[in-house]
Amino acid sequence: MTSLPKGRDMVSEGSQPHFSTLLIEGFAARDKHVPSGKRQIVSIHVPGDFVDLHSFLLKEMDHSVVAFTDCRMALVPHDRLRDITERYPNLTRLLWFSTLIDASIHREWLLGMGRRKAFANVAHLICELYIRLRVMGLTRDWRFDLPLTQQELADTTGLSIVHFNRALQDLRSRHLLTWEAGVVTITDWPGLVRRGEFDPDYLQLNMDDLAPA
Amino acid sequence: MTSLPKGRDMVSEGSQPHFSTLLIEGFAARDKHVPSGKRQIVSIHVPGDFVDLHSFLLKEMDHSVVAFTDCRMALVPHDRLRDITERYPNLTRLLWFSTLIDASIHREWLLGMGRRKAFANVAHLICELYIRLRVMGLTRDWRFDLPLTQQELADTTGLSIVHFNRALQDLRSRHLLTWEAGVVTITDWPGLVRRGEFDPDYLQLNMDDLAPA
DNA sequence: CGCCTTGTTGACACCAGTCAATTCACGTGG
DNA sequence: CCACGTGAATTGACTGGTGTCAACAAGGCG
Repeated sequence: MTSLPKGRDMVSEGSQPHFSTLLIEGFAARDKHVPSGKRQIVSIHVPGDFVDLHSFLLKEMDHSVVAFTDCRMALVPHDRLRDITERYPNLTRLLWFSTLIDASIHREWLLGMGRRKAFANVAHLICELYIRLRVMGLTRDWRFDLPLTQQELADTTGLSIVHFNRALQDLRSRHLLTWEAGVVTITDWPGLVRRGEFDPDYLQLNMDDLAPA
Repeated sequence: MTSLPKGRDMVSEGSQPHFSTLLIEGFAARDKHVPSGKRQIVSIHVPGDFVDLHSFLLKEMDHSVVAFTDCRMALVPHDRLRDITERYPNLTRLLWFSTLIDASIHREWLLGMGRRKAFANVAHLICELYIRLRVMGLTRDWRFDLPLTQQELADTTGLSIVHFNRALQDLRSRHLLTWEAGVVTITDWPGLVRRGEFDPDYLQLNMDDLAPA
């Protein structure tokens, strides 16, 4: 079990790590950059996520992983993963499955960035984070911690920070959610789902997991 | 070996196929839709691609796969894939690897849609297709078949068809490429790479594969 | 207290979407 | 052989969503 302070890179683009990282506590993200310096976050990770399992088979990281908050995580050596694939087919399929969910989320985000309006995409992201955190038992009623800045969420949705803020105002003015001091409270789930055109199928959850939060 | 005529669905969103499809000949794509009916293509497939290998482990398709041209493909029963994962760890890692490349391409597209200008993203897509087709031996000098309509490419890049056309005019007017009768000819590769901010690392190719086309 | 980060808002510019008309290639039937 | 219809590509005019620039407010922290 190791830990990493807020803001630091867990893994750097172009590196060739010899271990993969299971996030135990804290928030992290994977990001890529364009030559001009603009940043795009391609994935947000919550506790329980394997943030760079794919580095086990890809030669070189195509992006960085950065800690949004102080994080605790478990490092799994690639040798160990290789051993698992040699001896435990069930576990191997489970690990593979987890990278497939990542890809499914990527596809949903592609749809959102390409074909949804800004406010819808922001609402969709909040819905997704709520569901993912709830599965991990990290929500209290309709409330959850979201220790990210608006700049980071703008980089996630592909918006400018100003326009992200405007989209957020839209959701607030419709009384769909509040967001104060890093705590999001969803006040109208059906309304938020509608505004975000959210359908959780792509998360491949067993809806049985979604007993009362 | 089965075949499918142009325009038909290979796999439909929400279905639970019991086999996966290896594309042998033709072009295909995976697409998702928004309630309003707008379409986003999340991946384009060329011969040699396993178009829905992920359906082996995901319960339900989160998107459709559609044939852009008449296609020939090999169907691999999921039972057979499961057997492979039980008995052939090397092959299992190879299959897993191929789904990880898919995800890496998704991430690069996310970066493009979120942070690149339309013309750059179009240039980037042409670069990517050229490289992927060249690896499969489907280019002749700087030329390759691209039997897709501008509407389809617009749905890939998240643009309207009109704006996609304008971005294409930009590349043509700079003499970076020509595109006539479904055949693309790259006339200035370094220029196209520059305009598209293209760096092929994310495709995880062995550059040794890229001997003269 | 003063600086820094973050959030918020307004004004304006610009990139991209929409609507619509035109052209062109092609295929079909008279 | 030609008229016609269809789908695709192209272009112009206009609208509108989003980005940029800039200013200011609020809070945390040395």
